[in-house]
Amino acid sequence: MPKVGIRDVAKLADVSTGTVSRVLNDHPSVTTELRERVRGIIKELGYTPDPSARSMRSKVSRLIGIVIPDLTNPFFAELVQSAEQAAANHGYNIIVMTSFDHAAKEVNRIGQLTSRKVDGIILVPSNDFHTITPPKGVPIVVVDRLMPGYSGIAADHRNGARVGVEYLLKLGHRRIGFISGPKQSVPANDRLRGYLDAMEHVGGNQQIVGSPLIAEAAFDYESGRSAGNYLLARARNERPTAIFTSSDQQAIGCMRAAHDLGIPIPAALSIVGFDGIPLSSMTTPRLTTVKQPIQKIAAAAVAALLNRQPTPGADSPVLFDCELSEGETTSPPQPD
Amino acid sequence: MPKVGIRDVAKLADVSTGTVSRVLNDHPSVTTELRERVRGIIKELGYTPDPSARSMRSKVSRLIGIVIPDLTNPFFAELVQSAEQAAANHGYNIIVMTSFDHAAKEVNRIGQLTSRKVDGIILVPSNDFHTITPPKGVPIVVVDRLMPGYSGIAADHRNGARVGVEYLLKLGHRRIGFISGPKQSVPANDRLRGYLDAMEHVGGNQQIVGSPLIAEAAFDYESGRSAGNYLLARARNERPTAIFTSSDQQAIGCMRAAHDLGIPIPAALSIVGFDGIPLSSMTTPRLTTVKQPIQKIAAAAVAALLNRQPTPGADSPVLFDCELSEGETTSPPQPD
DNA sequence: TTGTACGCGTTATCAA
DNA sequence: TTGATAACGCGTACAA
Repeated sequence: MPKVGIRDVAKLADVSTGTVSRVLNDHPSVTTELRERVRGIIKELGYTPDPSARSMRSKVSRLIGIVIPDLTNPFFAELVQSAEQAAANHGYNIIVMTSFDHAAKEVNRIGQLTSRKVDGIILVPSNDFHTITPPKGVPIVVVDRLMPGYSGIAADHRNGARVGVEYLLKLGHRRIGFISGPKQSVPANDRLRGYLDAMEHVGGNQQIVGSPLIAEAAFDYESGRSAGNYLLARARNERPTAIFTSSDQQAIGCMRAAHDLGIPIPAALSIVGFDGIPLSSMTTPRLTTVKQPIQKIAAAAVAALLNRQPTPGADSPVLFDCELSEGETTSPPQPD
Repeated sequence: MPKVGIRDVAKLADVSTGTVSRVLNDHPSVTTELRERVRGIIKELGYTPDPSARSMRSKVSRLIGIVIPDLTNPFFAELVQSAEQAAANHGYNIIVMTSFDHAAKEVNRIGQLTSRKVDGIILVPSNDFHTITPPKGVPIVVVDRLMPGYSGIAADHRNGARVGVEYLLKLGHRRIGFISGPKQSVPANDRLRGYLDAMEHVGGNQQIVGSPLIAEAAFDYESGRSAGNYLLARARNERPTAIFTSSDQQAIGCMRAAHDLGIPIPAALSIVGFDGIPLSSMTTPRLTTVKQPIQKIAAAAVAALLNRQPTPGADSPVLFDCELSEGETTSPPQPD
């Protein structure tokens, strides 16, 4: 059985291939009646246009590439899933690639995507992103970890952190510890600034900066745990009554540290996470966290690529508000 | 600047386009010397072949589609990531799609992939898979949830469950509870059978089947929690001293149930999970679990698609062994 | 509004 | 081993 092509449709409908093509692409200059008939034949024959041939002529692949550091990270997984949804709504599909936070691999992936002539690339850059050479013809939008010179879309990490810390302040906490992300990370620094914003507003930051209320760590569970140990292993009236972390995984690690030290949560220690991954609602007790609007971010990224706006946010990234999700790891502080 | 095509390379190298094409595709019948020269020109001009044109002629897209129920599920996320790695090793890329366990959406996704002329499809079928019509020209390999009539690749769930339960038996447990997966799920039933295999071997199964040692549940956290409550809410000498669950998420939910009932783990209750997702090493205490060889499964799926073996496992699926990962949620039982 | 014919960039066939 | 050239399947000026 030879594959059915546009010619077969044309022949059976007794029209030219041009007309069939115009029907396919919803070109206005086709009689409604004729259009219907051709559509009928198309369905009857089960004809689907060959995407390669199509793409070759139209220079459009209806493919979007997305490069992330690690799909095992629930935040990125949800990002990819949301992007896939958004893309599908526009007839686009997604090619995923993992960079493992390795700059060389990342460059390689972007190169692959470029030569595949995808219509756009969504990139969550690796932490040592500076080595990246921007691809020539393909529009690229950077997500989450903003890079100067590219249009960027992300959550408003700074403001989100501020909101989270202010929530703790409102509960009555004053000695609020902070577990930061790695200092090369752009969003990590934004969150740190948000924490400082909120703390300065209350008490002046001279006791804060460089003080043992701040611990630097990677975003993962284990780092959160050891950072938590560092912050909590002191006399009760010196250790923080609350800790704001830079990721949910850190928060969970920190919960374990507290648990191991015999510090009850939230009675003697409040903890707030960041991200709002599904895992955050699976802990005991359920984690209070600052939730990123992942779906909005993904949808905006896809939209930016498809609209091909003239680099709208090359210097002014688009930020989306985070939202506080109240769990069971926060309560007013106990008196010392 | 007009894009550089194969003709430009040919002209500059003073050869025919045919030769350039042969160099590109590593066709053996080209002088080593000539091959080198052409390669030089290619690099000099920064030429990359147009994948659309290429695919149109060769009927090969170097694209593999993967359809999974839910990328938020860490197991599937790791599966996709592993598949991407394996595919990349062969010069292939991955298009991901989510079916949300919805048969209609699944059919639609498969249709999209088929008309995109991907070279193969990796499918984790939705639970009501029976409505699927097999695509015509595209080879498809079913993973994890095996379907009769398709070549399938999966972990040996039955044997894995048996190994997990035997581990508990060896520790001395006898009243071993089981939280199953949904009964429409193929792997869930396999795990149940593995559990029964091990239990029958020890004590005969008449007290087991249909007894309150088995609880049916979905694979998620919340279901695991309520199933755990069901199994544990009885007198100490009647409730199980160990519970084998069908997923890590169930196990974690079950841990919470035990915690809420004041049952210490592993002192008064041992728990074993299934899957070996990253999350399993992040709990307190760290979960003992039966780990699926996800990378092997993914690599095998990709290989099966690329080798286009003559439907090797249409009736005999390829199974990979699971491995017990010992954590801190298991210990010998306390006397009643 | 519809049909005709050419070209997109590559690979495969066949002849040299 | 290499070169010339015909497809591949579709979109689109241009003509009718």
